[in-house]
Parts: sequence; C-alpha cells; structure tokens
Amino acid sequence: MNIQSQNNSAGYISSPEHSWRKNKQVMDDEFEPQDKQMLDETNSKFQSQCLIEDPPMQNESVLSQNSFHYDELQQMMQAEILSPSKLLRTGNEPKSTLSFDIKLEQTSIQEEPIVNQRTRRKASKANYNVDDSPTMDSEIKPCHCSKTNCLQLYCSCFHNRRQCTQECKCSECFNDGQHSDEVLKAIEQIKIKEQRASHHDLDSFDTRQVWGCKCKKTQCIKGYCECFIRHKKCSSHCQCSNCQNKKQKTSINKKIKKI
DNA sequence: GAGTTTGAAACT
DNA sequence: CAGTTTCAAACTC
Repeated sequence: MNIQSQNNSAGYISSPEHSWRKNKQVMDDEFEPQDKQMLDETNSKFQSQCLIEDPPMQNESVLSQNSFHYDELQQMMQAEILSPSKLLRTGNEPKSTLSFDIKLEQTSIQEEPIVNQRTRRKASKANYNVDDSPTMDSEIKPCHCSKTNCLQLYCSCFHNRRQCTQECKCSECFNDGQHSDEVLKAIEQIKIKEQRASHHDLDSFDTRQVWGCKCKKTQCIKGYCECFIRHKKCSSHCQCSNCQNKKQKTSINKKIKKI
C-alpha cells in the first residue's frame, strides 16, 4: 500500500496518520456504534499498514502540521512570485503553480502528477467545491474584496494561497504578486493568531477541511452554510440551530452494499 | 445591479 | 471566551 501524503493549502503536509485521524473523526460522527466496531477493525488494519509500510517522515520540521517556518515560506513565496503576475495574465491561462507544489518536490514522498493531484478546496463559500471533486485552480471564482487588501481570510484568493487575477474585482489588492512582504506578514499574523487561539488543530489555510458551521437562521440548507455547500451533512462539530442538514441514521451495511 | 441578509473572520 | 463589529458572499427583488 502506498499512502499518499496530502498537502494542505498552507504548504504543509498532512501525514497519513493525520489523515487517518481525520477520517476516524468523520467516522465517529457518521456511524452508529455497531457500525463503528466494524470500521474500527478495518481502520486498525489500515493503521498497522501505515506504520509498517510507510517510512518515517524524513523532515519533521517541514512536515509539522501547525508549525510556521518563515524562511521556508519565504522561499515558497519567492518561487510563487516568479510566476506571471496579475498584470500579465489573460485570465485564460493556468494560474501560477502553487507554493505547496514546490514544497512537495522537496520531500522524498512519492507524489502523483500535479494534474491528478487532489487540489486544494476552494476557500470562500462561493469557491467551495460542491461535488468534492478535484478542483482546478482556474475554476476558483474571483474575489471582490474592497477593504482588506486581499490579505485576510475573507479573501478567497488569499485563503487559497493564490494570487488574485485580472478577473478579480478587488480594490487596492496586495495579493497580486507585487507585495510579497505584505502577504508574508499577513500569513505570519494569521498563523500566530491561530497558534494563540488553538481552537482546533486544523490549518486555516487548508480549505479542504471543515470544522463545523454555526448557522442560525438558514437551517443549513442555503449557500451560507459551508457544510451544505460541500454536500456534507452537519456533524457534532457544528453549532448550528434548527439544522435541516443533519445526517440520517442509515446502516453502514447499505453503504457497504453500494460499494 | 442595488440593497439586504447571512455567517465567517476579526476584534474587543 | 463571549459579545460585537467588520467583511465579502449569497440572496432577493
């Protein structure tokens, strides 16, 4: 078994162990106790194979999920800056190769070709991938930021760690490849706040991750709800009210039969 | 397309 | 850490 290490959108890499933990959390939310026992056995085998067949990570500092390494990030950003800037783009060409692609090449972990690689989930609600299929960067909708210089997580482009494009209608954009210092500072600040808050062990820049909605009025059935947008059922992580997007208790046997 | 509503992000 | 404000996207008309 060759378990692919997954990159996240901040340029860090989730280990197979980390992925397994996330999968287990999903399982804990989705299945009945009797179903979980069956899956636990399967997961135990899976985890054992991870431990046996996957070599130890070569560079833990690089692979650390939540650590922030300014020098490495700067290297990545510099590489990113080398890509065509917003001013040179036509809007039709593929957007710049993202920073984590470069990081992945620095590891010895086997990777899929970029074409087939599971790309980062789109960031903003408008940019969420509704069918959970791989998302081409060029499919990400442009932002319309007017006040944040595209340097906060409100900005879908910034959140996905990609430069704004000519299609964006943002004002005074600093995420255009010409303001790398500002971008780096913004990322650093977010990471620092993330570490202070420690609300979760997830990465703010990993937009594939869902850590629960807090919908109050829309019953989690409108585009405001991140779970709904992703065709995910709300889980115990959510703090929503009057939710109409909760999972239905179904037997795992039905799910297995489908497989 | 303008105005309103919404929930995430940021702030206090 | 709970409440408030700010923000950009979703939504409505």
